[in-house]
Amino acid sequence: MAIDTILDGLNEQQQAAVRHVDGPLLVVAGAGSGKTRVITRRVAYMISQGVAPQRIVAITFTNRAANEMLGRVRMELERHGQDGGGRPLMATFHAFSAFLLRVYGRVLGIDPNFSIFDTTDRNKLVKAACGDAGALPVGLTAAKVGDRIGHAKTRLIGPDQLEQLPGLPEYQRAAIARIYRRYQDLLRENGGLDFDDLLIRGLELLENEEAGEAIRRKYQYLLIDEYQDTNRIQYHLARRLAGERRNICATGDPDQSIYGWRGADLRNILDFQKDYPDAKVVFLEKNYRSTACILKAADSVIVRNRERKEKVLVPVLGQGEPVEVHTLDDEGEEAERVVRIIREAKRDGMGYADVAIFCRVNSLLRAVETSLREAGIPYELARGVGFFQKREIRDLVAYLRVLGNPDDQLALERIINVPTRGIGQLAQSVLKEYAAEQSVSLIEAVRRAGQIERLGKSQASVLRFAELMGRLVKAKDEMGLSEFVKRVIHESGLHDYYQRQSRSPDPDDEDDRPDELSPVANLDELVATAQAFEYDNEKPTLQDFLAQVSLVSDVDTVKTDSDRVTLLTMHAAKGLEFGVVVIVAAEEEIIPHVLAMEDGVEEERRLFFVAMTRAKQRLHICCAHRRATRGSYRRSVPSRFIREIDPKVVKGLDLSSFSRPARNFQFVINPKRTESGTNTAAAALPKCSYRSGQRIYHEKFGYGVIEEIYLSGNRYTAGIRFHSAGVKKIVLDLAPIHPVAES
DNA sequence: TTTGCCGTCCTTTTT
DNA sequence: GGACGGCAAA
Repeated sequence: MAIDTILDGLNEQQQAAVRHVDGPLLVVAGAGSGKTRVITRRVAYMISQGVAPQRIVAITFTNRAANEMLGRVRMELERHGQDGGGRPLMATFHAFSAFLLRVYGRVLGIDPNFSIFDTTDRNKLVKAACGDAGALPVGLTAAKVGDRIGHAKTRLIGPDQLEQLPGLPEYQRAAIARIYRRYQDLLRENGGLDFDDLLIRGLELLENEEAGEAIRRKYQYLLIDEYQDTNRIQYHLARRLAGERRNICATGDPDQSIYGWRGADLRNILDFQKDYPDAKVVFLEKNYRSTACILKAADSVIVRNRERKEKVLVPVLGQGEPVEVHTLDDEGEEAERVVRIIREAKRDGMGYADVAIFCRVNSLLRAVETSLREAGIPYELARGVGFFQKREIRDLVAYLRVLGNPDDQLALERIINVPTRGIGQLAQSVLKEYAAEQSVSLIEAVRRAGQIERLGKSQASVLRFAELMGRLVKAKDEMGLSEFVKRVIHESGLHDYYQRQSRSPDPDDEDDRPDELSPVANLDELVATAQAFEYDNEKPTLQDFLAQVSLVSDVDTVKTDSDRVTLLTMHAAKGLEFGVVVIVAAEEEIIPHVLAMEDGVEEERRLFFVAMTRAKQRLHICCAHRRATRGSYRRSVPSRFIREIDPKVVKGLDLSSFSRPARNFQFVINPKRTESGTNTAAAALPKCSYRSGQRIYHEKFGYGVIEEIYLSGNRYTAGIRFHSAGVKKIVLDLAPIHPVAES
């Protein structure tokens, strides 16, 4: 076998990692040190040494990483003429667990048709649980309680323990524990597993003697990427899976641990050597990605972390250009600068795909998006509400879920009257009542609609719906997956329903983007996804398809190969690299984020470090003097992380403008807002710039003069004296735009 | 029963 | 500036 070519072009440490096949291995891989390359080569090497591909599982953090790695491994195998027999399994922890539970779950009493409940489903179910378990505690929302429960579950804390847990007011704890219990019951009744359950039950499966043994026999070599981001359950899963063979290879970098909020536990990687005292440990420290300047800059930030093992990144590339800091007036100017940076990169021979824009929160992406669209620059973004969150897609998936798992009441409730078919709130509660009285499932109540006289006028509608579902259930077994999905779209009436609703794009409406697909087109898109799934899988079952659909995230769908600028959150950026990186909104309270500060600043610093180290040649960091957040403007302060960068490698690091207070301001009045919260006073004012002393005209109050402008809380308020109506206070939407020259 | 409007509340990161 | 819930009108 061509071992030489497998080891080709690898440095000494990399080779050492690749050649280690049996027994525990820890690869501590700094940013840009060629980790993925090592993993893929190692898989190829293992196979060349006679390990059967299907005995290998590689666990990654995102589906994107899994797919990418699978692609690269296959390329590697082809290169060595070994692509004949089977392929390694590459998946996320969640996907892998879901897969195991489908196959072996019966041992734990889990029906293989279980539905996967995502965060939205979870919160809805929590809400239902609140109804059953007594109302929500004051000051909490279903989503917050859902978060609490999820938080507890990832840490293997049950309702009883949660009740004992300090930290929350007592009345809340008791209520949350009660809701938690009810929620778990509801999940069971729905035949559903949430994201946490997938891992918890997966672990139970491995702890089960019979199933655990079978699984360990099947998967004898384990690779886990991003080990620093594993949580406690995943840690136990990994250890159980590795079992006594202990063929476990963990790769990761403590400096890139950015998922503490999700339960990730740095101890997992730090203690690897305690768990496996004989583990081989390889440090990859040579950085092949970034210029020395960028590395220096990133290093000068990360060294501020106190809870850190000292580590160096040795540059291989040359000095490069200094990191550029841009201080702008507001996000509009920032956007212009971003456009300029992109054009410059383009001019210097790079493609759009070489450029990425990062920000801390999704909501900031939208501002950048708008300006790129206006500038005619093609872009690709992973946004919070992506394809699988769209209403029509969730509707369709709900149909599929009910058809695959009749117990999935949550999905059933979603679609029972979508498209509207005359089964309103009243009819639904009658059905639920009946189901409760007879202790049958909701779908059974639907089937028995003929016997439920109470339904009155709706009875016929419910009967029609029952027939529809009956027909579709039959269709499921009679045709291929994508064919079936198409059938569901049409027969359910979803197609016509969304066809009717769609309208042609309005060219006058700036927010109406023509590149946004219509709901009907999105439905078709899911059919295409099903077709691709059929193509990729030997036995394409509805359940596996639904699992895939439920477990993909928006980061997974970002394509970095088309010629587009990439817009990402810093979290989503992990594992990627770009020629030019622009970090926008590097301001206090954004990065580090206010809400993250209670857990300390170190994880935020690591996040910033991750963002910086994505850059190969150029790194730009932007911060603005003021920024619009949720409709009004705030002054901002440059992120402390900017000040932490070694000045020797930075250009434009003059932040003095931030300490100078502006004296005369211009303001935009938000037509929607006034002091009282009603729309009356400001509604008649055109949205444009104003400044104090300026005469204005107001439809209702007539002429007036802006008398004073002051800051109340985060908002600026203008006192305007109207000739007819005296002084009115109007909340302004905008803080200073430009200091106006005094004349 | 459905639709649309208005007011309220929130506001991190993701499998 | 958006999501969602409640409420009133069609």
